[in-house]
Amino acid sequence: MSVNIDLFIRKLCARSHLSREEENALRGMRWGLRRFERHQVMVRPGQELTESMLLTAGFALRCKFTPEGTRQITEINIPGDFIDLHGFILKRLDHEITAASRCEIATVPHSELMRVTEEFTRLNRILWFQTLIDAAIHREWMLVLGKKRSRSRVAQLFCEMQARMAIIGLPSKEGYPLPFNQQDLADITGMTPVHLNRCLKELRDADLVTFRNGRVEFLDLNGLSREAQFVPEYLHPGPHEI
Amino acid sequence: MSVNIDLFIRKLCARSHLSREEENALRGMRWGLRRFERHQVMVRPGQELTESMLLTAGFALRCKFTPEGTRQITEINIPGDFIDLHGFILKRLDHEITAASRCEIATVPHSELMRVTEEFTRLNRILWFQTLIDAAIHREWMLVLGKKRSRSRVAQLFCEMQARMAIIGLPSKEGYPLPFNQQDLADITGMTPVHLNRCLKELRDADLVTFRNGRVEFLDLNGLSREAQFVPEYLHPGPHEI
DNA sequence: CGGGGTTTTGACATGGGTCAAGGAACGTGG
DNA sequence: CCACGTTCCTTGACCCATGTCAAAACCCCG
Repeated sequence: MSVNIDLFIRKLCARSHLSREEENALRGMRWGLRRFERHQVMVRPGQELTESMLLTAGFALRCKFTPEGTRQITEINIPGDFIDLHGFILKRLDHEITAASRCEIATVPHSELMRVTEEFTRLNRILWFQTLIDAAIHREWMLVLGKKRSRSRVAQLFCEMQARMAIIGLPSKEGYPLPFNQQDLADITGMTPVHLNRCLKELRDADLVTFRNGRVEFLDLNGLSREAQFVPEYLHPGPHEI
Repeated sequence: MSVNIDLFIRKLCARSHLSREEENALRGMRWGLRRFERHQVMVRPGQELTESMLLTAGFALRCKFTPEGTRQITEINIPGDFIDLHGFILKRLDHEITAASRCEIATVPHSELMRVTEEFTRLNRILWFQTLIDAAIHREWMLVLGKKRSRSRVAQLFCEMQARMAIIGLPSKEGYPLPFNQQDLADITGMTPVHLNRCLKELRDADLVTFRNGRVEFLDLNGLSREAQFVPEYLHPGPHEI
């Protein structure tokens, strides 16, 4: 079975037109295939990187730790995400990347990225753009963590993941898989698992959303979006001149 | 008086060697000069951008707002920062940029950035790297906002700004100017101004640091750094192969 | 000398944390 | 098919960090 970067291409095309040459250049890189089991560490902080990884199936988490060892999840990666594209430039990451479920990965050597971005400078900007969307999501979460109440933070998480699934064309209007436990959700939303559990109960009791067995099911997406005060522009969901 | 991008060049050189041609290419772009008064909005969210701004003197703030209008400051810009370099790629920002003090700005048209990055692809990566440091700072603040106590958040802020001043060679070991009021600091650290005031008092009473009249003065930088659990690696302060 | 924007302080309210116990779900081996 | 351990989820009781509201003090600047 071979490497399949279709979801990634689809994510790029959702924003910018890709010429046939550009698409071929991306597909023509020397991609490799790797698999990780749930909870396996994919990248360690500080580790020197010579290739980057594109998630083709499964979910991954980027985590930072305080010196005492408590964890903050700074990003959730879904299929189609180029999970350590920033490693191409940074060479070492300040955070860890872990498989949240069984993951299938397409790898590409940095030398290949170098070759293609030197030849296709517009592709270079398109890749840069992807890392800037990550940064925009980080900024949004600074707002969420700094200013919103716990219940809204959880609602925001569910809304954001829905929107991101929709961008790559995965079915998500009714619900979607989110293979995390409540400890994980707590480490994303900056609260304790106990309190997260109470927030989930409140959202469930308000007939907005349920989360069970690693699946989100919407009861009232509009209502949830209102609870979160979710404004999806930061995801740059629409087309974009580059 | 002409445009002076020395601090920016110094910031780049702190991380990577710049060849003479690369430095000349940067200096040779069609830079313009602009000034902003304190509290003036420099970039509005959604506004279409055709040039980018490099802060040569003064301080600027990037702010996001909730629908009710409360503000979270997502980034502090100091002299030498290319404050909307990401606008070169994104074209419209999801946040506002405001002058925190009187600011002096060097502007450069996106067409110039395009020309130079197409010719000098390594410069392209160096600029990309700068935006990735921003993202790393965002991630660190997700950790800070999600996991740290209020007093440590304030301590972290003071430590981070010290480290960033040091990178561009501004004197900062004893203290440094930080032209904000307590409301601003509260909007950075995700708390109310009243509580921020109490944190400042605690840090002062613990003989760690004082903040008065827009100036930080250290009494015990090591102690403060311990209080913050400050680990500066996320700033990528050292040299970096690109 | 007056007046805006700040900073400081006090009294009180509350969201979310902490600790602890029990319960459901699930896999494994007997 | 059941017994058991393990992991995760749920709930209760209590507590503390931080928010809220309000008043007073400060302080620069005109």
